[in-house]
Amino acid sequence: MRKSTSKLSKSDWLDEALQVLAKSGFEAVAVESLARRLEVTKGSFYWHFKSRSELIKLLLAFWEGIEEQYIDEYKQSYGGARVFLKEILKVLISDQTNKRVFLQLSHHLSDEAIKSAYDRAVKRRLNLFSEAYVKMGMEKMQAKEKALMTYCGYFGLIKLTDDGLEDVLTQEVEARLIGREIEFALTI
Amino acid sequence: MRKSTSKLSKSDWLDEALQVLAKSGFEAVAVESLARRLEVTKGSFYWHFKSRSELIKLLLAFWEGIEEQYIDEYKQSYGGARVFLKEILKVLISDQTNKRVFLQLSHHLSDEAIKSAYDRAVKRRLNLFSEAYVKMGMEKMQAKEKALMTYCGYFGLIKLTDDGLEDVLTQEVEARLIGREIEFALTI
DNA sequence: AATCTACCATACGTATCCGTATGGTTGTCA
DNA sequence: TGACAACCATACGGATACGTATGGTAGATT
Repeated sequence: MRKSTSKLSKSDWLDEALQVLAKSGFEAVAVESLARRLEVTKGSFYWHFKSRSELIKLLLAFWEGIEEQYIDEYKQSYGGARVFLKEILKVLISDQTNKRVFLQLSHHLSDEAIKSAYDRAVKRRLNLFSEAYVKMGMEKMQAKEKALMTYCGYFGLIKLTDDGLEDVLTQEVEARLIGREIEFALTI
Repeated sequence: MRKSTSKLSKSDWLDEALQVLAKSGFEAVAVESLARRLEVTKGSFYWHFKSRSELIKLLLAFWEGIEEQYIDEYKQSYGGARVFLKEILKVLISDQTNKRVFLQLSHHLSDEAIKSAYDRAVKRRLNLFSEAYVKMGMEKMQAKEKALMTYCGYFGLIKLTDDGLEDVLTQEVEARLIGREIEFALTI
C-alpha cells in the first residue's frame, strides 16, 4: 500500500504536521488526514505517538525550537540593536510559515497547551522588542510601552497580510505598509 | 421538559447564538448545545432554521446590523471627524462583544460566509478611519495609508487585550496602551 | 535459518456532530 | 368544539473523528 519503501520517523510526522498547521490550522492536524498525506494508515501514527494531543505538544515544541533557533542566529548576525530589530521584524513579518503558525496558535487559546506556547511566543516578541529599545537608549518602562505599540502594529500587520483581502492590499500597498510599520518600530 | 412556558422565536436563538459566539467561538455555536442552553431540543431548532449554516448566515447579518447601526449613531452624535474617530475607536476597542465577535470571525476565514462578513467588517473599519483622515485634511492616498496603520494598531490591540496574558497586561498597562494607540491614531 | 523488533494495515468500538422523520401539545380561531 | 398552525420531543441515520486490539511484514541480529 505504501509507495516509498522507507519507513517513517517521528520527525516525518512532525514536519508534515507543521506544514498542515501552517496551511490549514489545527483542525486539519488530524490523525487519519495526516496518515493519508503520508500514505500510511493511522496504525503507523499510533505506533509513533501516544495520542493526537501528544503530537500537538511535540509539534508546538518543535516550532518553538525553530523559532528560538533563528532568533539566536539573528542576534548573533546583527550586533546593533537597531539593525537587529529591523531584521528580526522583517523576518517575523515575511516568513510565511512562522507567521501562519503563530496566527494559528492565536486562534486556539482555549487549548491549554496551545495557549501556553502562544503566551511564550508573545512574550518572546515583546522581550525582543523591549530589549532592543533599551539598548537603543530608552528607559525600561518606556521601552516596554514602545514594545507593546510595536507588537500591536506587528500583529495587526501579519494578520492583515494573511487575510487575503486582495482589493484592499495590493502588493504595492502591502509593501509600503510593511515599510511604514518597520519605520514606526524604529522611531523612538 | 421546558421550564418557561413561553415559546422561542428566531430572535431568541440569534441572541443566544451571538452570546455563545462571542464567548466561545463558532464551534460552540452548535445546534444541540444551543438547544440545551435554551432548554429545548433540536426539534425546535430545525423548526426555526433550515440548517446550522442558515443560523450562521443570519447570525452574521444580525451582528453586522448591530455594528452598522451604532456606527451610524456615532456618526450622528459626533460631527467632527477627529472626535468621531476618537470615540469610534474607543468603542471598537472597549465593546467586548463587538471585539470578540470580530476576532472570532477573523479565526474562521475558510468558511466563505464568515470570510465575506469579515471582509466587510475590515473594510468598514478601514473606510471609517480613512474618511476621518480625509476630513481631517489628509490627501486620499495618505489617508488610506494612515488608515491601514491605525487599523494594524487597532487589531493588534484588541487581540492582545483579549488574549488573557495577565502578567503582561495589567489593567494599568492596558489603559496606557489604549491611550497611546488612540493618540497615535489621532496624530496625522 | 530463525527470531526479534520496528513499523504498519485492518477492523472495530465509541463519541459527537448534523440533519430527518414523525408524532405530540398548546393556543387560537372559525 | 373542532380543526389548524406553531412549536417542540423523540428516535433514528449517517458522517467523521479519536483511540484500541490484533495481526502482518521486512530487515537486522544472532
